[in-house]
Amino acid sequence: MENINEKLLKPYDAKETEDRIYKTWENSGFFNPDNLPDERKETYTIVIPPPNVTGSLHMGHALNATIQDILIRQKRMQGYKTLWIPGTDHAGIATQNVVEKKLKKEGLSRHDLGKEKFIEKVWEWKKEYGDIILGQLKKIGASCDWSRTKFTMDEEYAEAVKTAFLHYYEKGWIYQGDRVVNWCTRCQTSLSDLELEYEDEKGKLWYIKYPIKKLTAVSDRLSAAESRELKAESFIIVATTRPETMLGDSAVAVNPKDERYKELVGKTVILPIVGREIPIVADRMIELEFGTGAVKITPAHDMLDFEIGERNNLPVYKIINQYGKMTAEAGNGYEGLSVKDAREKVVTELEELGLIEKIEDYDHRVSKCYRCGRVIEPQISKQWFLKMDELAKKAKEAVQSGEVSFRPKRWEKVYFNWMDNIKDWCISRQIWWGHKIPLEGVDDVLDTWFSSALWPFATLGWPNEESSDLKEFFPTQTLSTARDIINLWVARMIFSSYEFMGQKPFSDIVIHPTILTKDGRRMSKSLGTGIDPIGLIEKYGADATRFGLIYQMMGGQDVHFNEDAILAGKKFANKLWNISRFVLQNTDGKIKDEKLSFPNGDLTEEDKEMLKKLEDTVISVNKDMGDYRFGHALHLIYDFVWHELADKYIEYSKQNKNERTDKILLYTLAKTLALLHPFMPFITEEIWDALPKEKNSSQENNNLLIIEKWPEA
RNA sequence: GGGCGCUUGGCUCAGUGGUAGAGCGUUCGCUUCACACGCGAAAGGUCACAGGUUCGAUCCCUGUAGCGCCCACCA
Repeated sequence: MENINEKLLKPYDAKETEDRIYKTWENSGFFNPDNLPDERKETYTIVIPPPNVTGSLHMGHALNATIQDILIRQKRMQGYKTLWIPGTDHAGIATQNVVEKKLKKEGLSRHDLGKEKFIEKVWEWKKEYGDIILGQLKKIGASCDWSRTKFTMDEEYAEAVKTAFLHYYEKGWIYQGDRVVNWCTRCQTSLSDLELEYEDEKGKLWYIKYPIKKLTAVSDRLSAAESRELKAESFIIVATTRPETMLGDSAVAVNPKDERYKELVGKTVILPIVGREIPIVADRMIELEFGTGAVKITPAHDMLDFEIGERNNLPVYKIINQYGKMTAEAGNGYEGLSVKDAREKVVTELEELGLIEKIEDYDHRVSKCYRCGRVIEPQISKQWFLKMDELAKKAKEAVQSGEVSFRPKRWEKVYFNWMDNIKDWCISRQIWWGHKIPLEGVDDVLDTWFSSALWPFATLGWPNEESSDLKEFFPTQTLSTARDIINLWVARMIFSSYEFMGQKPFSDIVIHPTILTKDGRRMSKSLGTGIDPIGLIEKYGADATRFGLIYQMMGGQDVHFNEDAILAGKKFANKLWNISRFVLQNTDGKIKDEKLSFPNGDLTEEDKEMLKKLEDTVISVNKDMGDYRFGHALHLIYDFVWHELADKYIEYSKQNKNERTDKILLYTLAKTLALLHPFMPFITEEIWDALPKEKNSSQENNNLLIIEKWPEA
């Protein structure tokens, strides 16, 4: 160990210190629970939400990594056998897309390479970016057990995915069916509802007149007046935002309660342009208020229409293909046209036929692929589904009973809302990068979330029931994640865990705030509004960056990120460094190697006040951390260090310097370092190293702050 | 259509049923022997608006407005 004065005389150099301290921790082996001292029994486990291997970490990852590290470090100091499992996600469509983009720059498509070569390329990408991500987590100070790093396409992990699929399959919960799915014509795959993004667009609402078929056969026997009336043109008017889909219509639907159309239900309509005879049907799902109350039904290209089609046994005309082009079934020279061109042609023809009643401006929401942004083209296709009713039931009960709880609690509403309206999960994807569906003759891969759903136990060795990690560390305790994947991921982990493990995957779900720009906009690379956390670490240090992130995390659902907070963190680190210099320069040589015990004897009012404030802070910080209120806890520590310890007591001690104040300063500093360690691990460890303290054992490592006893209330 | 969150000094945000706080910024003064990444002092807010409960509300209740987010099969 360096001489105390020598070390602390130098100004604090975050960069040099952080790299060196991280190596010290890694060498100590304490990130791995198996190496922790004192034969710890009770475990505390966190599985990291695996970042996608699409690129580097963003601010949300940095915040989340910090939160998890705070939890793990505190629990480690509290004597738990702590395990934080790191890893990455193969992120099917997202990763396939970034690799395709990269190929495109070289003028290649994935089809040029072929499946096998392309997947090789994706693995190369994974290797590169997976390592970058793990390296970035280390920069942040994450104390993960790197020896247990997992990837969702590891060989053993693939075995878990296969086992899970076959389990469901044998139970009869996986079935194949024709369904209208959200189809991305660029990514060439189906997407779940959760994978859509919506955008308001200015569109039009076309009112189209569909001629009602005349009863020519019976008209002979009618009176002249009756005949005249029937021969007069009569129409039913439908409103639509997508006139081109009329080519695939197989009915017109109205609400059965709609008085306006009561007489027309059961009648036949001649579909313009196509000439097909289609029925007018009644269906309760039709809104009376929308448009004219009469709606055209295109079962092949609209989800609701598909359902109505099934209820009324309507035929399905597939008029748009997987690339967004019109099919032969669209007829009359439409084949091969884009949807947009087909729309123009349909409207022109209808106008010529005098069948457009009117056109209104209409703002509506279009769904887009969340990966590439292209407008979704609903398509009928064969897909694999997982039955959700029974799975959802258990998952819902787990949260209702409090066995699994959301923090803050209000987020359970988002969860329940989804569970209460659950639909079967479309688990097949028509892409190349992912887990292949383990059935003969099927080329589809599984939805990425199918594998992520197994994360808490597949990372611990499942399906190998004999895995010692699985026995020892499952179920885990805390899951920290972002609110936008509560249903996409969290809900699916919960039901998967009850299904395969027969118990909950974790107890607490911590939903952290979303990091927005200072003016409340979404951070995004494409908008140029993103901030790179690693850049901040280079500039201010990891401790300062962690401080700044947590300092702003005060319980709202968003954080308007302000870099000033990181600067404040850097200044705070500097303040702490100087406080330590003062304390140690004063006490060096006099209290060396003496135990840092609670100061006894005659205390002045100032001494008592100082120790009382310290105790109050310890109590409040413990309470806040138990409630996952890290921002608040950090504010308390900050205020204590700066305004009590430095502003008051250090100033007091300058006027009243003696052995007693020295002891109190040293005692207070030691407690403070321990309390602050989970938040700012590097600088606290560095200063701790310089403290005169009783050796715990002959082993150097056992004096690290990382395993020091946590200041309990 | 349902649900959620937010509205406090220039900016980003804490906070309490009883005369408003922090960080950053601003102004003034300090090279005081831990720290100029600092110290001392100062300016700056009718705590969105309107009612209600209360001896008393920024904090509790109701309503209104604005901002943001989530969910849902208005074609």
